[in-house]
Amino acid sequence: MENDIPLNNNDGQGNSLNPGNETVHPNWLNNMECYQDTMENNWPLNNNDGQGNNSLNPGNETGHLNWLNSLEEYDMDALMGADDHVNNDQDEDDEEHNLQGAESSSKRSGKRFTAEQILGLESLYQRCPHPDDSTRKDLAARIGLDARQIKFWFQNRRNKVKVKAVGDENKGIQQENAQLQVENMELQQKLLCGSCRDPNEKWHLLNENAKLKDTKRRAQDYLIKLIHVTKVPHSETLEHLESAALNLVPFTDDCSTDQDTLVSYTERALYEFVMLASKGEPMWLPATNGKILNDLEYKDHTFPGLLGPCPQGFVMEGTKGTTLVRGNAFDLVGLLSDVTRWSNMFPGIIQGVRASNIVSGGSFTSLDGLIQKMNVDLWVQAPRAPNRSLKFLRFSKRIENNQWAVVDVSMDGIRGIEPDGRRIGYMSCRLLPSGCLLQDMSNGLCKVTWIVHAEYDEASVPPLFRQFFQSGTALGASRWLASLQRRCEYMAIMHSSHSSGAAMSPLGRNSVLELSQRMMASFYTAVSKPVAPLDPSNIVNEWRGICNIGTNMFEATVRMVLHQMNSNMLILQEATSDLSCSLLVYSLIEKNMMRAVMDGGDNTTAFLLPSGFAILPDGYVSYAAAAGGASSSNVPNTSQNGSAGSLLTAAYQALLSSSADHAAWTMDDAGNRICHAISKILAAVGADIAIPA
DNA sequence: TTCATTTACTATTC
DNA sequence: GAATAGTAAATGAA
Repeated sequence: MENDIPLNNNDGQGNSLNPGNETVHPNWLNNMECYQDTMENNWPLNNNDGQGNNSLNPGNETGHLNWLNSLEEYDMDALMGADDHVNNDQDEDDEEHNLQGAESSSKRSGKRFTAEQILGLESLYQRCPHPDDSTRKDLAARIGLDARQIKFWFQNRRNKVKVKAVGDENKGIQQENAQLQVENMELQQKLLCGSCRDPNEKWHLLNENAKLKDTKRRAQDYLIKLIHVTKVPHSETLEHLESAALNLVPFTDDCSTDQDTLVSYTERALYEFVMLASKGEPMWLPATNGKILNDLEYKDHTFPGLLGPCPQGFVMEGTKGTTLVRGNAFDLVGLLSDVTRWSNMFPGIIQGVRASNIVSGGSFTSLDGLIQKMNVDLWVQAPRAPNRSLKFLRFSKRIENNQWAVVDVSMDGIRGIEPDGRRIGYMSCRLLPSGCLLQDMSNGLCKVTWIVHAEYDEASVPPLFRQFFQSGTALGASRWLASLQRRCEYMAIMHSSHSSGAAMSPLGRNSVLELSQRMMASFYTAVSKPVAPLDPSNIVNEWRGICNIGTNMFEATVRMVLHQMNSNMLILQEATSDLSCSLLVYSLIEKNMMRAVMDGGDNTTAFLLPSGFAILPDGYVSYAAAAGGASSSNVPNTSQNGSAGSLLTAAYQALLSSSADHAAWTMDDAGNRICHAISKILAAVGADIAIPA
């Protein structure tokens, strides 16, 4: 027993529980509780009688008696004797407050029970918290206490258990309460973020909600139409599908659309655009010039899409690129929203703006939320490549403090064909949500993410140029970005106060730059306007050749040089090259005129007749690059010989003499010069020639 | 009689 | 030695 119950334990303060001590240390009481299980296992009162009868069955009166009998077996008399001995000193000190005396009249004894007494009380309590009167009397007699004391002790003991249970319960409730308070605070913070702190987040959620509702509606409509299609004769199926696609297009040509529908439509376009801009692989697959849209992945995410399914015979072109340019997002949005400045910004891409008007004004200096209707033609520097005619809505929107989006989306789908019929050399095209995302950086630069996502009639594109367009090389994101970057550098130079050299003032430098811009614009017109199919008998108004040569593009460079021809004439030359296009353009100019321009004089009177070369990648990729990319329906193909090539356009312009003979000679001479130049280029790169029929 | 509460007192901690 | 915790006993309501 001494080994199992800490009766002899010393508490470290001299209060050991040996019979020499008169009181029970509270810590010892705690230890008593801790050792309760030990007591139950080792205290012989708890013993089973070996016949399946627990002698201490709770609530069993006989059990109590058995327990008392067992207690007797453990020499309680000896214990009491020892206890008497324990209390001897106390008794001597204060006889009238003798705790053990059954006749104590004092309300308070001031004494505590001995360890043995508490042991007996505790053991009985474990088995029977509510002993009857006789049991209490028996126990009282055994351990030398009054029956009334036993009653009080049990009363206090039960209360103690209850208080402890209540305390434990309170602790649990308090913990739960603390946890709920933490959760509550977190929820409140989230609520604040959504409703008060960040209005953009609220706008995003509302927009997403509207988009999801609309997607559901459109999907249901489309499914109904598909079900209907399956019920009509086969000959009508294609017509029905086209009709269904047309019906999904939100606007008619007259654009008589109410403002709410217009805003809702452009916001859905913005949502799709932002979604595409924020996605990486597998939505966008790596390509030589940025990223190419994974058609399958796109359809998985957006089916049936804002404009409905891709019309039959149309192919999809989707490209994305990112670059850093000088300037800030707000200024760039201003440039992109101003039709004149925008078209001047991309002279190599924009042939012209046929019509534009604001259909919904914006706020925040009229840019945020501005919606414009645009009707434009795009071109590439290859006369036999078809130009692109587009009608679309341009939506400018501030997304965050330092982030803007300018989104273009066709408003009339495949009805972009001119009312007077399809123009020669122009492709039918519709623009899915495209445009650019502009984000201010901390270093004075602006991060621009550009997306071009279009569907066009493949039949309107000659086979030689199909990969050129579908890869995005012709009018994809990389071309827009390269032009934007060049234009931003150009504007930075124009606004710089530094002189480019000792011989030229900033005023003169800017005047020369403007002159060069005019020359380039003239060259673009010369080499980019679509022409009728090549007619050998007509080759005298046309000194153009298209060659497929093997070469690689260079990093973007822009330079202009002046060559002295003779005492009266100079050659103004601009060479520019980036991943999307390389140009070498030159023009004769009178020496005196050039000097006047360099001195800051008027450049608009200078006569320019530029000639030069335009070299564009053909859109194919080499075997090595193709093998590295993931599979997709619109990943660039390799060319027949397995290597990437370029499209070369050479243009030569000269004034003809009024003399017919001399004019013929001039043409022959020019033709020879062109052919000679092309031959030398082909020889230099060891390329095969493929002149289109 | 029990339970909840209070009172008086002791032991421990700082 | 004051503050605090624990214990034995008392009180009053149910």
